[in-house]
Amino acid sequence: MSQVGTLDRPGYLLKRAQLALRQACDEQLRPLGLSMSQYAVLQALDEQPGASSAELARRCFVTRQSLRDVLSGLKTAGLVTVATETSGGRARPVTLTSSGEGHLEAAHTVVGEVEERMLTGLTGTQRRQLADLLWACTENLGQH
Amino acid sequence: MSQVGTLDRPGYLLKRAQLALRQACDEQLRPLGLSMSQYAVLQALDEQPGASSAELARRCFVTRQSLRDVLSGLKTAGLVTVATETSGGRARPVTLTSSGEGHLEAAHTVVGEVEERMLTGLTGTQRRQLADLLWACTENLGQH
DNA sequence: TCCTTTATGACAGGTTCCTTACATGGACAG
DNA sequence: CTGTCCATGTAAGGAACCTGTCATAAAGGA
Repeated sequence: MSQVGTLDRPGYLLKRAQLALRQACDEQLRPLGLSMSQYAVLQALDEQPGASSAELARRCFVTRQSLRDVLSGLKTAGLVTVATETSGGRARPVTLTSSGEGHLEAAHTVVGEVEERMLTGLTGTQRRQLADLLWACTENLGQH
Repeated sequence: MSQVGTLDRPGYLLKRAQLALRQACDEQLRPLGLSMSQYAVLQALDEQPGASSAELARRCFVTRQSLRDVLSGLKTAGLVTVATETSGGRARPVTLTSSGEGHLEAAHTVVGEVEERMLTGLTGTQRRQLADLLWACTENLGQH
């Protein structure tokens, strides 16, 4: 009866949900002058202060080259600073400015609200199931 | 005990799973000379032959401008053709070429394999749960 | 008829992400 | 010490997405 064809496919549903979440977050972050990509970098940087560009790229699951683009915007916005000294190897530590910390905190709030809105009406069990299932899917697709 | 912080957040898990799926599909589609975006357009076009550019954009959940970029590649690859006559309004119908149909069929196969790999080990009930939960999340985020 | 709305197409510009490629600093085997 | 390997930084170019803007064609109301 419920033969909808393409619309049932898990890949389609996954893409739709992620797209909706991304757009909702971007919309709420716009007044703060932040994008989702920038928010992800700030968050990674908050969890690992002084991380190198390459380290941040790994945390954000993008290439070093992609991260450079985002970092460029964050630098000109004054939210992060990149050390000029290398202190050992080639890696140059990146740190949050106080403005960056403020923006991150504000972004945490609005993103948390969007996530809560996404989960509206779901029980604790269902939320746990969703997390477990998504985790299993990611694991199944493996690194390579 | 299982305090992992950021890694538990539903948005993070959703992003991770979708990224893994996208990358896996792109990897398998590369030998066919197709990207996921192009595959999505071909699929939408197969379900609604002769659709306009704007109609395809709606089906693929992107803007008309974004779709133009993808359509441009598909045209030069000879997988679709765009009518030069408008037949009424401004909309110009797009149609799959036989080469486009062949590429789409091959793409269906490899994408189906990747989706099945993603769901490995999940029971029918779990797959249904995943679909229902993703659908609920998308609904909760609404159009705006 | 005229004007407004709506839908479509086109173009400019910018962001985020990728692949490919190259240069350099550190570590390690020979 | 030298050569190889690995991690990092840098750069160019393209793909796919966005917003903003404008022009035009169809439809509908005043």
